[in-house]
Amino acid sequence: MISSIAELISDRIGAMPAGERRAAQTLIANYPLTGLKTVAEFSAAAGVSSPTILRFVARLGFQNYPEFQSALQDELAAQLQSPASRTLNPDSAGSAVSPMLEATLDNLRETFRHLTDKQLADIAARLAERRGKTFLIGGRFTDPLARYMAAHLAIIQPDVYHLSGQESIWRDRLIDMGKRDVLVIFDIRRYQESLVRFAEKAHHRGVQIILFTDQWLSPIARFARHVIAGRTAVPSAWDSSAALFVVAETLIGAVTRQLEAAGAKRIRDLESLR
Amino acid sequence: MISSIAELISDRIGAMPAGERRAAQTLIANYPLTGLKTVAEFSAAAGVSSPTILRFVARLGFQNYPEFQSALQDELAAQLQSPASRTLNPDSAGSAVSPMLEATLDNLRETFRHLTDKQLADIAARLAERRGKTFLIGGRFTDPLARYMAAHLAIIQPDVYHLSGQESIWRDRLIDMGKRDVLVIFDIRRYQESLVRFAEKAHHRGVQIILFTDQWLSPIARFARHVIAGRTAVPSAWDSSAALFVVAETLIGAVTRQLEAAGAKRIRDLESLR
DNA sequence: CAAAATACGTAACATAACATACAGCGCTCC
DNA sequence: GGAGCGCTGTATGTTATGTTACGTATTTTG
Repeated sequence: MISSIAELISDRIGAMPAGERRAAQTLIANYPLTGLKTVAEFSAAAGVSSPTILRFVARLGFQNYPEFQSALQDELAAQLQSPASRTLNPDSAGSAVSPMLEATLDNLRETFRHLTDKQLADIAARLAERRGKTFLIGGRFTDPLARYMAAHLAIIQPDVYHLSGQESIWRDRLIDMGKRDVLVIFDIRRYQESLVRFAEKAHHRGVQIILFTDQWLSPIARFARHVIAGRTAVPSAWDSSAALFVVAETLIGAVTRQLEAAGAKRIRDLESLR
Repeated sequence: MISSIAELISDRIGAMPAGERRAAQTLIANYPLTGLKTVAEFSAAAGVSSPTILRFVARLGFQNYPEFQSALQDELAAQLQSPASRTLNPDSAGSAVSPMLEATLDNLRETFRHLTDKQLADIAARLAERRGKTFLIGGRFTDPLARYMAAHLAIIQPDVYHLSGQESIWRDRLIDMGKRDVLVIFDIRRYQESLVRFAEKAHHRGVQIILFTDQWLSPIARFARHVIAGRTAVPSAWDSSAALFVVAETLIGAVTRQLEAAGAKRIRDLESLR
């Protein structure tokens, strides 16, 4: 059963030629606004010709373009009148994606509920004060999060390093680390032995550790100065890192704000290097 | 200070002649839909003549009717993109982290609202059918997402490769790619020239491209078989990849489910390798 | 009460929007 | 490798939309 035009499109998008598919994707990308504009504007936005738009509309079963627009408007009217339906596809209850998304949203809310502003502010302050270097590392599945955070932090301040490659490589870099430095570690179940060893050694050298982990806390928490515990449970065989990802982004944002003055200059300098 | 056209109208409705006032009331009554229709329909709905509508629009300060409609559309676009989510976490008002988190939650909801089950199922099916190889690559900030997805996919199926290192390196790997293969690309603003070139070449070799991008669509959309447009706007200097991250996780989940039978054996084999 | 000014609608016009015919191109399937 | 089919864009035609001019009705003011 198809109720909205958006569904209709994604139902038939598979059976469309390339040009019409581009039209469909452009429309879905910011639905339904593109469809309310003129054919010429629509075609320009999609990068195809006007007839392709009209053929696309015809394929959806509309007699002509105005009829298509009227349908979009009717849909919009219904949506605007019942604000409750704006939250999510109301009919997507019981759908396949819904449980995953719902679980993730719950995880986010729960994670941030246990996270005070002060905690985040403290950590951000620690990351922003540039007395020493910042190292980041993660486990098998969480290392991409470390990379992501490193990529952003490296833009607004110097001396940010992601530890990659084999264990022996980053173990050797311990020699560069001291009590002025910060080590950000991502570690969720199953906790990695190698990371625990690394954290312990770094801790003994006086490095301040900021740990991103799950709600059961990696053993590294024992050595960490700051611990962020994210919810990871989703209806799936593996754990979700989405909550930790969002916390990481939030921290990046906070650090950016704190370094705004210094950071702005740095970003300008970076731009001029291209 | 007047921000919306609705305010503008109620501000000046007192100084309007009878006919224009009827036009104003009709528009406000089901705002902004009537204003998106044609002058003739608007005038019929208000029970006045077309020129009255045009005079009404002119009195609001617009040069002509299309300009007025564009303004309404822009307003609508802004509204649709950031659904007022204040209602959700009522107790977190005034908190420092709140704006970031709220924006992220909005982005998630909006992203999935434009994403149907069928789309996701199609993409998951394509990723799960193992006719060829799967390659993943991302841009400056999104490459970690590609790595994350690669790490998970590689567990449940063979022939999953993340393309890392310098451009010349992955460019050379094009030689291994053919029409049975899938290329997953992450690219958000600012879109990377090198990725576009790479995508184009891969496309010409017949590789099926799955693109993760933002709502403004990377130019790669032109070559992509499937496009996932995530919302990236957050109150910050940079863009958020959280929505794309969650979509990636959702896809991983869907692929896992589809490969459950084959995957379970593979996971057992992996375990025994440790 | 009269006269002027303002507002409103009818009708004709110009413009730009949608629709269609056609030709070139690429693709697939023999 | 060749023939056929299907998709796409250019160019042209046609519709209908927005716009303007003008005459009539209505209200306001002296």
